[in-house]
Amino acid sequence: MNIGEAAKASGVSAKMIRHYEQVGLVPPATRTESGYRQYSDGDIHSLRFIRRSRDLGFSIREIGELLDLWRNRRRPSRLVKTLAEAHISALEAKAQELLAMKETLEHLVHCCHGDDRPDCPILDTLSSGEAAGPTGHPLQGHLSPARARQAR
Amino acid sequence: MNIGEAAKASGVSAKMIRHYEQVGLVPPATRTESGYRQYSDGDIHSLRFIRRSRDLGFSIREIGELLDLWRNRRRPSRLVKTLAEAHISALEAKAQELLAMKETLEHLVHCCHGDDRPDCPILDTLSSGEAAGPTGHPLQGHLSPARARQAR
DNA sequence: CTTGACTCTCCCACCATGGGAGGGTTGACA
DNA sequence: TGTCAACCCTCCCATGGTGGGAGAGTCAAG
Repeated sequence: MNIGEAAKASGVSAKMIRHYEQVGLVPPATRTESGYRQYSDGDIHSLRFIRRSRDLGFSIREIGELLDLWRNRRRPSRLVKTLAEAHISALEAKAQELLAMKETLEHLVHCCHGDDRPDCPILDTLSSGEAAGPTGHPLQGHLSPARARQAR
Repeated sequence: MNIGEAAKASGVSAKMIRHYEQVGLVPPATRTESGYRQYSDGDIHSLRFIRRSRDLGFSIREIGELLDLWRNRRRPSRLVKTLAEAHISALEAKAQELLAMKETLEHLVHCCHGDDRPDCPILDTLSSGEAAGPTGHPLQGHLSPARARQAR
């Protein structure tokens, strides 16, 4: 199977298949005499595994670990579970971070007339950084954790 | 004020201040004879505005628009509100995407013993892509929207 | 006048993905 | 057999936001 067919069959673009090979996520494909990469059904299987893992938000590095575990028939499932749980925590943290931003912004939007007048509490808050209002939405409080993660 | 002091005062790193200047988010700073950038209180104010906007997840491009609106005293607040609402939608969508991944993964983790035995429904699902179980967590269903967004 | 702290510009790295240029290969059809 | 489209190859660049660091110049305090 050429790389284009492998791409269609696995759902991973040809570009990315080459990339995964380059970074060592998959072993170098065998080549025809003219240099074309050839893929077996087993290779397609691995690529699908990768795609599904990416779909769940795992990083390339994590997928490498998952692939190692997958290929090792004697792995303890504990290791897989631990990896998955760590990823769940990361997803949760990131989602909460986004929702915190959203909440802060929703509060600001709620306070903004949104008409032809220029007064705008949204801009005022971004400008001054004071508490967003009497309802307990100080901008600083919401933002610090966000920055801490973004600066990671 | 030199760039280091401006960084401390605004909460934006010197690196990023230079970067923002380079991409046109802030106008080129005035320079001393020896080429050092100089910042006024007004500049610091702008940088703080930028930092707070970043904290709320706005992109550089969006912050450019916010800055234009901020500097234009005759802007209709409607424009600001629209921008903010669009961003809220984006935050919400991204958060839901992450939470969908998390839910799928939680289901898989729930099914995994997590002991020394090698059987692992997590790997099995990543490998086969079949429905994750009888509780209505087909992997495909959860993943398609995720990929759609990631491929953006 | 030295020395340490600062600044300057450039380049590189991350992560995952896509675009495209420039050139070779394959296979179908006339 | 010639041609042509559709494929494949490698290599470079871009995205977005941020950091690291090298090599060189500047400033201020002692």
